[in-house]
Amino acid sequence: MIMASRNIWCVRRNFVFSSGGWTLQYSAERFLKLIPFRPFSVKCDSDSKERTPLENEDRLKNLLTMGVDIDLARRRQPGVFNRVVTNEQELKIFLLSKGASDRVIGSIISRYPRAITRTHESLSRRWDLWRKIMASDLEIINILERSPESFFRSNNNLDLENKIKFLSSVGLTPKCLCRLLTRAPRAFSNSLSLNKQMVEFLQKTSMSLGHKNPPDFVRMIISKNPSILIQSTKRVQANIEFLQSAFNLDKEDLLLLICGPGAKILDLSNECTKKNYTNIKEKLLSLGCTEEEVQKFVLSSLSVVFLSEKKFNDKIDCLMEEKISISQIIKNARVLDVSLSTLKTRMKELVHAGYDLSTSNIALLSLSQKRYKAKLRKMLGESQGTLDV
DNA sequence: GGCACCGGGCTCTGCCATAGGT
DNA sequence: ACCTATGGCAGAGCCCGGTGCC
Repeated sequence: MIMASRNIWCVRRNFVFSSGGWTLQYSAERFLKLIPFRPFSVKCDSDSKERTPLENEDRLKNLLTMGVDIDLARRRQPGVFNRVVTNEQELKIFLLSKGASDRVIGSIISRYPRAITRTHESLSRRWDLWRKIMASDLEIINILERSPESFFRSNNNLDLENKIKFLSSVGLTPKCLCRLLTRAPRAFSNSLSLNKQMVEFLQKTSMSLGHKNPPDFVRMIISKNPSILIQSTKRVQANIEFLQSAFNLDKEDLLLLICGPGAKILDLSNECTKKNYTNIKEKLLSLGCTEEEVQKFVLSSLSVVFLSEKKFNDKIDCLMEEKISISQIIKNARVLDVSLSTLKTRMKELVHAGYDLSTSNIALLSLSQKRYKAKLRKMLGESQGTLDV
């Protein structure tokens, strides 16, 4: 208490006498209101003139002991370091009480320094709102560790509350909301109006494509692909147009595609979609496929559009090195789902086991690990008696 | 039991730009 | 002038197993 009043006195002095070293961002009233809660953050030094105020040194010490990467944090949000008051200790205590480790706390502040400007009340309220969606504190900590920005970027708890109400009113189930918060936490820090925009956009799209139940369509798209809510409508629109024009689809087929395998494609960055598709087309045409075959292939296995130029080409080349023909590949497009390293390992093992990939079924390459191992074991058992794989 | 077909699970942050507030 | 809140962008896969048919 003595410390606190001493601090207040010093602050007053600094308010009156400070020159040059400080940037005052708060009214005196607002500032003083904050003092009793922040004994660690404010200290006075009547001698300080040109040099950094002492509370800044204290803050840096605090942050360093918390394992914060100061350089990184300063680069990310320099403004935080010019503030008179920050609440790093309070934040630490709060997060510890929710089960976060010291390491995670340090990492969170390093990556999103503005976190230390939030008050306990605001954090607590926000946490409770997140807990309405998530079953445990630990799950929230996991999200924060992945994406601190999503939790801390906005301080508008009322907007968050309304967002949750809005998304529920759209018909998203608690389970779906949970998936949304886990997979696209940014949706909950973007504004309510931005979320509404996307929902309205999806409704309009479904109506223009002749969907009979737009609310159903919206629910379905979001539950299938939660991250659509963190894309811009411009991006989603461009991808829908791409699908429509690249494959010359009528409304009904386009709708089927968007509701099914195309749902994920809507997230792709626009240049990326076109670039990857162009690459696939060029590569397959150069290997003797017809335009029609290429279209059919891509349409039947849209996930290949996710593959970067290098990944796609490397996989094709790698398969063809084992004398697998391009027609085998496009008939078994699933093999392109498999990672390059798995492909290589399996091809080596299969060849070693005497399996001729150029004439046999290459679907083996894309089996699940369990099924593949069983298959290989059996093959080896047949050819070499009993042998463990 | 073996196979083909298919849907779905995990998972998407970190940065920059800028309007608007103080 | 400076900071905060927010929008928006680039980047770019892999794996599992249920089910129904033979």
